[in-house]
Amino acid sequence: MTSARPLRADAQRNRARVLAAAEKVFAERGTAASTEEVARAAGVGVGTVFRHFPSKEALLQALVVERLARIAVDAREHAALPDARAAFFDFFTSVVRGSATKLELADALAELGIHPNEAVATVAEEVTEALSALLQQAQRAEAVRTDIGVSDVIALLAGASQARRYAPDDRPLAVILDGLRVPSAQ
Amino acid sequence: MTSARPLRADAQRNRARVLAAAEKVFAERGTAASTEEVARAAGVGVGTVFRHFPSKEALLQALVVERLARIAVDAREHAALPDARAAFFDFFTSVVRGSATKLELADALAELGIHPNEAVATVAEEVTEALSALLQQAQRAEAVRTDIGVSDVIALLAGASQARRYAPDDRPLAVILDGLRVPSAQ
Amino acid sequence: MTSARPLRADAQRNRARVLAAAEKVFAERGTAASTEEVARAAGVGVGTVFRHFPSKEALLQALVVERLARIAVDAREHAALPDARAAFFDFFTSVVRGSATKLELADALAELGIHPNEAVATVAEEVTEALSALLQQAQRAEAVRTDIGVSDVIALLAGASQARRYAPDDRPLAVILDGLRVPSAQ
Amino acid sequence: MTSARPLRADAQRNRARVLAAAEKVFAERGTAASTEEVARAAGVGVGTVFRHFPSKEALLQALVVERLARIAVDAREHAALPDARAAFFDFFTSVVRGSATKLELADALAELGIHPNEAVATVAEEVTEALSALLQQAQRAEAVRTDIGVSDVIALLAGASQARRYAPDDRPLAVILDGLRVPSAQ
DNA sequence: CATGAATGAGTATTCATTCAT
DNA sequence: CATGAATGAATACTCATTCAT
Repeated sequence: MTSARPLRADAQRNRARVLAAAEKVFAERGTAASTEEVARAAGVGVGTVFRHFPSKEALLQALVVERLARIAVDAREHAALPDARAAFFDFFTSVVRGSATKLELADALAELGIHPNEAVATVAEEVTEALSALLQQAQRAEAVRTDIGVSDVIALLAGASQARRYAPDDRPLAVILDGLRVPSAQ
Repeated sequence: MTSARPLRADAQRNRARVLAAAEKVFAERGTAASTEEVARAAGVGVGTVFRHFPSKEALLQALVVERLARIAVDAREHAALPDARAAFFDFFTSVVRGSATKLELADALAELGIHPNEAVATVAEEVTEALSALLQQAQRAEAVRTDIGVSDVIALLAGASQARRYAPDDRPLAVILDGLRVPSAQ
Repeated sequence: MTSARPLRADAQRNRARVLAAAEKVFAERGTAASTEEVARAAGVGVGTVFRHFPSKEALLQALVVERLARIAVDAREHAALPDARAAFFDFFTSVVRGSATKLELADALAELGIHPNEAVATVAEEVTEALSALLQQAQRAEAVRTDIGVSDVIALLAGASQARRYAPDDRPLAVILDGLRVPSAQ
Repeated sequence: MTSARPLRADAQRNRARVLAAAEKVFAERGTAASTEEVARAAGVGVGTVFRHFPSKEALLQALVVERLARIAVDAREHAALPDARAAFFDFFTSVVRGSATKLELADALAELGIHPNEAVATVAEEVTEALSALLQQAQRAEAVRTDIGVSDVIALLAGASQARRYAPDDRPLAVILDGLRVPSAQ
């Protein structure tokens, strides 16, 4: 996921620990938290963090990539389900619910349009593709209104995740899901 | 000899210039932008910024208060309109559209539940009250679904504003507005 | 005391108020206290402080001059007393006791050797002269040991004042006074 | 993974260099001298100063602790000498003479009663104890007057050190030492 | 490879001093 | 003359990044 070296087992483990620690620390104290703090949370020295991620920005991007990659997988899995309607809405719900505890999806998605980093661009495309399939199936099944596209769904995913910060229950999400349905298909 | 003097005319003007510059700078470069930069944009020295706002946090809060105050006024004005349905949806739309150019509403609204600052708490209450009236009127007019409350509307305002960052057109907003309507009242 | 202008009555009063406030503020919070604070304590604007004393250093020096001037007067008055022994020891005691509440004499005297300011140099000379008379009389009266000079007395005044900061009673002072007496003249 | 590691050799050396540089700089230009200047004098970056001493105050305290620790050692060593009289007076003299070149003892001793810092409190106690032994031995040997206690000796040490700033010879010291002797024991 | 000490540019904040009101 | 707002240099402290151990 970085380049081509196989990476020794312990190095691989350290990379994962740093990533996990970073997610936790940045989620709890914001992305302004220091690299030192991430290192401490991971139980390694700062040097190790910088060995795996050449800069703080790279670390942040790796986090985004990881998140998006999971979303892409999730989208693909849902796209393979028989019920297109349920597939779409379940996917949407799971992404929004999942974003609550982690580094805000909003921030993660924000990177999409801001930093044209190769790795990020790649997963972004994967997400877009998988989501596109999912959306089109649902639209074809007349489960989702046809006047919106993938970018709108992404925007709404970000919006719904953000809404969750203010009202951590499912009502705002329900409103958005209802707005997405085909009018007649109540 | 201190307290709440009316503030000299030029001081008043500088305060406003700083506030405007801060809004612009923080919106463009994020709240991590330096105070120095805000001062430069306002055409004053750093000292002046700190004379008006004793800390960067105070400046940020002043910005939030200003934004929320405008929203409260907007809500009150709309609540006075005869058509309760249009009043609610126009208000929602205007807030979301207005937040695009300014410091993200999301960040502003975020303060609502986070910083127990007196001034912020006061406007927050004003917003809540005005919005409550607006919402209830719309619900009584059967224009807005009745299973949501003020806090949900606030969350959705934040969400819709956030969505706008990813898709700057009106489609995500339209989806949310549709989700808010009374199902049968399409 | 500045140059030659007679200074209007209210200006004169302001000058005195600033000086008094400065003494209090600097004594309580150290000479690092801000000019703003001095102005506030004096009930005037900063501008007024700077009108009377062109710089913070000038204000500090004026304070020293005032202090030393009082000491010089005190010395002269004591030198005029009939009992040379009592005159010297009473003077020493009064200076040391008096320094406790005010801006440390030590700091005031410190300026003596550091900033060759004309006004300071003048009073310093006055102090030296008056003290010289007082000392010589006491030495002639065999009340004070003859192996010390004026500069030693000044040093001991500073030392005794400093000692008072650690043990605010009269014992350290008594020790020093005893050390100053003519051995046989216990 | 943190706490009391022995500190790498070079780190240890840097810590000492910073401490030495700070002593010199603060003695020469006052404690208002900037940390930047201390760093420059030590030949390290500012960051290094702050890595070893988290704040300027901590640096100052470390200096005081160091100074007091040396005094405590000195006191203990003298207390072990056979001639109680010489022990006391030699100690007093050596402390006062030693304080001249270094950061004023007065400032160091000032910390004794002012900052409730644990490290400082600890050495302060050590100094007090060692000094107490030294003083009592001298008093039992009828070399020092019995109407004074440890706190008076500390005050006089501070006073004598301060006096040295005005008259850098030994006369003020001699006066104080004479004042400390048992009257009949001239 | 991992560690954490060193670096120094960058940031918020203070304060003496000036000057328009 | 008095006022206090404006100024900007100065300072303590932080943090991403580098590199000797």
